[in-house]
Amino acid sequence: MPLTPLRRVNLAHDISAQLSQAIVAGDFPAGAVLSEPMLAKRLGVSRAPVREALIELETRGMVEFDERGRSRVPSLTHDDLVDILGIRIALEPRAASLAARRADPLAFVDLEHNLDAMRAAQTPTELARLDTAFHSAIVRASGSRRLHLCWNVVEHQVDLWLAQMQSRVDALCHQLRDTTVAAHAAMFETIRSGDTLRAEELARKHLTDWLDVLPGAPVV
Amino acid sequence: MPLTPLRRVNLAHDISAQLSQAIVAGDFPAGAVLSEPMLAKRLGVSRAPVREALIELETRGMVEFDERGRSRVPSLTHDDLVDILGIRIALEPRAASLAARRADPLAFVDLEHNLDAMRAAQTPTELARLDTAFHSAIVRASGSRRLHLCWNVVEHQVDLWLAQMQSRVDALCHQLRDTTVAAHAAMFETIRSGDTLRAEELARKHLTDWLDVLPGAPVV
DNA sequence: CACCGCGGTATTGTCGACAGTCGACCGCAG
DNA sequence: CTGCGGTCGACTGTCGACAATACCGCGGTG
Repeated sequence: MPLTPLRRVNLAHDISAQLSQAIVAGDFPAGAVLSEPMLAKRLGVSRAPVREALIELETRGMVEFDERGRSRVPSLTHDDLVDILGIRIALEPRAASLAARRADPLAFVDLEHNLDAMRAAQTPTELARLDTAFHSAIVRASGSRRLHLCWNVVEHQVDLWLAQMQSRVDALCHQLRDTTVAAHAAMFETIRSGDTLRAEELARKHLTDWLDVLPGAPVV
Repeated sequence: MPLTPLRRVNLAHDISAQLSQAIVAGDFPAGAVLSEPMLAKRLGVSRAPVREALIELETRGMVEFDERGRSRVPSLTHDDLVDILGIRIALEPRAASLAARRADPLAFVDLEHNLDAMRAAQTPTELARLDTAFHSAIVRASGSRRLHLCWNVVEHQVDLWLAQMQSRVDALCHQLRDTTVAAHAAMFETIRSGDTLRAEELARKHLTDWLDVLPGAPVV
């Protein structure tokens, strides 16, 4: 073993991750107030790390601060989803292009594992999680820390929207499963081949295709 | 007057703004450690709001946390600048397009004032500040809160880079002043006319032009 | 019955304090 | 002189406490 410890703990970071997960899991419905004492009590910690976690989540759009400083779970509308996808259409082609140029073997492993997992996935929830994870992996593969910071803003927004629109999700996911896997596989191959332009175009098309599935006004 | 004096104070927010300004002003050189007790002492507050401000600045890329939790001013290389501009090329055309569609009169006032101020500006520092402010105003004019969150990641990065590369800045700014004003004016007119496609294209071109001025490898 | 004032309650923003940890420095042995 | 251990100081992460404030329900009043 390389014997490589280790990371001084940071409760705020763990809390942030756990809260984020709880929110997309639907534990806190849209509009719910996340009071600091309540969270601190449930988590068995003091308010300080909870506050820090909430601040981080605010920059990721997972919670909103109202005029009184209380944090709430934002309630997403259809327009919000369109807005989110519009941003992803701006960011992800760039990420795919950079990833193709960078060609990091470790990132390729991640992407390949994700593809395998998605082919084996059963539940729509699992599929949605893996879909988001695949796109996250591409952003990480880009190697740009700042692009990743931007990506954080939209990373879990679609999951949050899915949690709040639980009705239609399952049918949609099932319907799209095979096309999604195919699109991801194509993106992976293209990125691995180093074709930056085509990677960019595939990423854009993958997202606009998804957008077309939704009813409502066009994005661009 | 709508008579709306409110907003319970939030030291963290003020500290964040002040620190951000101090960093781009060069008060803290690249790599400098921003220790919480030091900042708290200088600002006359306790460490709590300082910590929160630092967390916010971290998500904006204005400070970085090292493995021991200390916050440092990141030192930007040429590659970083290219990375930043690549992200802006992804984000800003989208913002311009949305702004053109939204056509918010209040935002137009902001943009126009900025143009006037830039035409009257004298010092390169002032020019750089107004340039960033103009692009910020377009992002705000897009009406997308999430796009603004993404924009926060890159908003002051160019200013920071300028602060760290102080040598060449002045010449560059002076050289580019008139073209910048002209480009901004064209963008403003296009956005006001509601031509989303052209607004998008102008925003992209304005940034890629700037990129071309710099030496080094291409972005795409 | 409708309306207003008022106290209780809950929550935020801020503060000071403490433990754990890490680097810097110094003295000492080899 | 060099390498080592011990000590000191500084900093971070976390905690509990306090003041200020806004909300909620209740009782009093016109």
